[in-house]
Amino acid sequence: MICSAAALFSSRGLSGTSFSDVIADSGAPRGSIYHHFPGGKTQLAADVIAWTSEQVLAHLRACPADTARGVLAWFIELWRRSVQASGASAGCPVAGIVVDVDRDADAGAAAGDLTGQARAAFADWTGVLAGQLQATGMPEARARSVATASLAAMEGALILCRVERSSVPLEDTARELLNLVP
Amino acid sequence: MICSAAALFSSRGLSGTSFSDVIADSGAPRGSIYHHFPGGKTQLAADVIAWTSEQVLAHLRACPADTARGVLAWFIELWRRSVQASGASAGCPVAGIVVDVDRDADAGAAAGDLTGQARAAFADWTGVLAGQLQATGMPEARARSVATASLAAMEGALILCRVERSSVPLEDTARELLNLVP
DNA sequence: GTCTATACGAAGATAGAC
DNA sequence: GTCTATCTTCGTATAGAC
Repeated sequence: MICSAAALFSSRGLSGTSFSDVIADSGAPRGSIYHHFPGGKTQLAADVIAWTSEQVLAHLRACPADTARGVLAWFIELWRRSVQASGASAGCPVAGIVVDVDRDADAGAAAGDLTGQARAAFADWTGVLAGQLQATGMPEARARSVATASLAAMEGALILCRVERSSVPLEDTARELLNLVP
Repeated sequence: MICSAAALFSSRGLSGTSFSDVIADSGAPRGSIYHHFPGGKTQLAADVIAWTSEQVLAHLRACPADTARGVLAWFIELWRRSVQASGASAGCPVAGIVVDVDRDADAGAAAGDLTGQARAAFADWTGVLAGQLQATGMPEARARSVATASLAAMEGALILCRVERSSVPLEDTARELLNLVP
C-alpha cells in the first residue's frame, strides 16, 4: 500500500492523490486504513517518505564503484530505472509530496512535519553519496557540493522526463553530471 | 491574479491551491473568475504557465554575457532571485503545476493539456539557452545537452532549497554547473 | 481487523440579482 | 462586471456492525 501510494504521489502529487485512489490502486481494504495509518493522509505521506528513503539508501549502499565517476553513475542508475520502469511517468515520490505541502504551515503542525522528514531523507541521501565520493579521494567540501548538485539534477531531470514523455532529459543531465568528475 | 496564482502554485502546488486561496491572496473579486477564466482552474494554470514562461524568456533575452560561463551564470541568477525573494520558499510555478497533473489523463483532455503547455515552455527556455551557448562557440549538440542539464539542475535545486529552507543547495548546484563550461 | 454507512467540510462551478 | 448565494461533487475522517 505504501508502495502504491509512492507511485501515485510520484505521478500526481500528494494533493492530487486521494485515499480512494490509493485503495483502488493497491487493492487494500478501505475500512482498515485508519488502523494502519491513525494519522491519516499525513502519516501515509510520512511513511512513504521513510519507505522511499530506505529504498534509495539500500541502492546507494550497494554501490560497487570506487571511482567518483562510478559512484555518480551508480547514483544516476537509480533514477534511470525509475524513469524506464514507469515509461518516464514517475517522478520522485518525495518531491511529489513536498511540492504540495505548504512548508510554513507544515512546520507549525505538531504531527507530521513532512517537510522536515523530506529534509532528513535528502540529507541522508546526499550524506551517503558525499561519503562515497570522499572515499574516492575527493575533498569533503567538494564531495558535499557535488552530491547536492547531483541530487538536484536528478530531481529536476525526473520532472523534465515526465513532461517530455522521454528519458532524453535524464540522459542529457546524466552525461553532463559525469563531466563534473575525472 | 495570475501573478498571485503563480506564487501559490510554486509554494503549494496546483492541487494544493484552491480558488479561494488565489482570491484571498490577490484581492480579486470572487464573482468574476469565470469571466476571466471560462475554463476554470485548468485555464488559470495554463495562463500561469504562459505568463511564467514569458517572464523567464524576458530574463534570458536580456542576457549580457558572451561567454558560456556568463550565459549560465545569467540563467542561474534568474532562479537565485526567486529563491532569495521568497525566503527559499518558492519553487518553479510550472513544476508546481506539472507535478500535480496526471500526465496521461491530461493528454487525453481536449481543453487544457497542461503537460503539453509545460513541455512547450521548457522547450522554449532550453532552446534560447542552447542558442546563447552556441553563440559562444559551443557545438550544438553539447549546447542542447548543457541547457537541458542546467534547467534540470535548477528545477531540482529549487525543490531542495524549499525543503532545506536555505539557498545553499542552489549555490552548491550553481557552482558545479559552472564547472561544466570553461 | 475489516466492512458499510455516514457525518462533515472543502472546493469547483453555476445562477441570478445588482 | 461584480456580488451573493447555492448546487454538486468529492475527500477526509468517524462510527458502529460483523
